[in-house]
Amino acid sequence: MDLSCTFGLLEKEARRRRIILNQNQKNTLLAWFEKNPNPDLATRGHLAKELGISESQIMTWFQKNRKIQKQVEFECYFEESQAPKQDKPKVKEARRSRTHFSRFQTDILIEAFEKNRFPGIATREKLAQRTGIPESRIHIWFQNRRARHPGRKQATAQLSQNSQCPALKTTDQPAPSKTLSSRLSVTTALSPPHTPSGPLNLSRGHQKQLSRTTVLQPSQVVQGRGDGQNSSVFIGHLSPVVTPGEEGFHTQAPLCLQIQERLQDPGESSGSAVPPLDSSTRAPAVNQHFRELDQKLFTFLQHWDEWLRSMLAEWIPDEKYWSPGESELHPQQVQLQQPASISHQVDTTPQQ
DNA sequence: TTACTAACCTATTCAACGT
DNA sequence: ACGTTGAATAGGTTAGTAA
Repeated sequence: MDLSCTFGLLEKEARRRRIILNQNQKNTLLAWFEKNPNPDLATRGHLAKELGISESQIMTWFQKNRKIQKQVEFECYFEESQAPKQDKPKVKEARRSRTHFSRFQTDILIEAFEKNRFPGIATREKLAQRTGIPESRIHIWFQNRRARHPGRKQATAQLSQNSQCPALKTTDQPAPSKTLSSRLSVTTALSPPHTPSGPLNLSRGHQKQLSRTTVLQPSQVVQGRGDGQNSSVFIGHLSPVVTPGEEGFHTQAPLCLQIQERLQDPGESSGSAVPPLDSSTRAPAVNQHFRELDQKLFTFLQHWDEWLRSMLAEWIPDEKYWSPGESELHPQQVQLQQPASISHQVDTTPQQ
């Protein structure tokens, strides 16, 4: 069993291959949508056959369009200050008849669920073959199962969407978006405002990305993007960061220590990656403000590292892989540099 | 690089069915 | 009546693709 299998988050299983609907297909769907935005099973089946795509894809398309329609109606409501159009009287559409799974089928699904709660399309199709259940039903089965069997291990290992680490909440927005956008530069999000890359770049793209971001997802810290674009930003707040340079790896002082040093001696930066406070160009009150921000950042990073260690301790009982020893790298660091070897090494995770 | 959007997620609700 | 669980929905995010 490799690490990705253990955590179910280092490497996501592939999604269903994305299909692109052609104009003809779209026109047909739109025509049906205008007639009835909530088609019943028979209609969806008919459309699936006619358009040569699966019934679940038809359903997804209708879901998406209902969403769009609602949004449009909402906007019209405010623009025209008119009451939204009266909905057509809802005709009760026939539901798909309840699927009855045999004991054999259920056993196979449960077994698969225990191995992986988030099976990709390949796994679902294999399960469909093994059980004779349509893939779309398997997908639904896993959704229902996840909802009804949260499971502690999952809650921690997956670092469930509602983050359990209070220190990670970066804002108190009421409806936290569930994940840190993978596109967001965390350097930007975490940087004190006086750094050159502070959160001031509010070009359209950035605005869009920032608006989505409220909670840092530790799962994504470990997962990273696999392309090294933002991965290193997360690691080593308290621990030395080893980064590959032109002349081999070199060690950088931990971000936390840099901030701590700066807090103690704001005038000195001594090659730190974190710029010093600039007393010549900033009023004392402003510097005081930045010191406070530094203090908050420092506290945040401390919580972050403590929490991350506790999670790693739980995930990987063999301490040598994560404890801040003399020479060992943190697993994240190892993974960033040697993805193949670590997944092999860390195969000591307790089996279920 | 950006916009679009299919695929996917969780949370919630409805409803069939067995007890 | 109640619990279990498949099906459906809303509203959100992720990630592939075309422009």
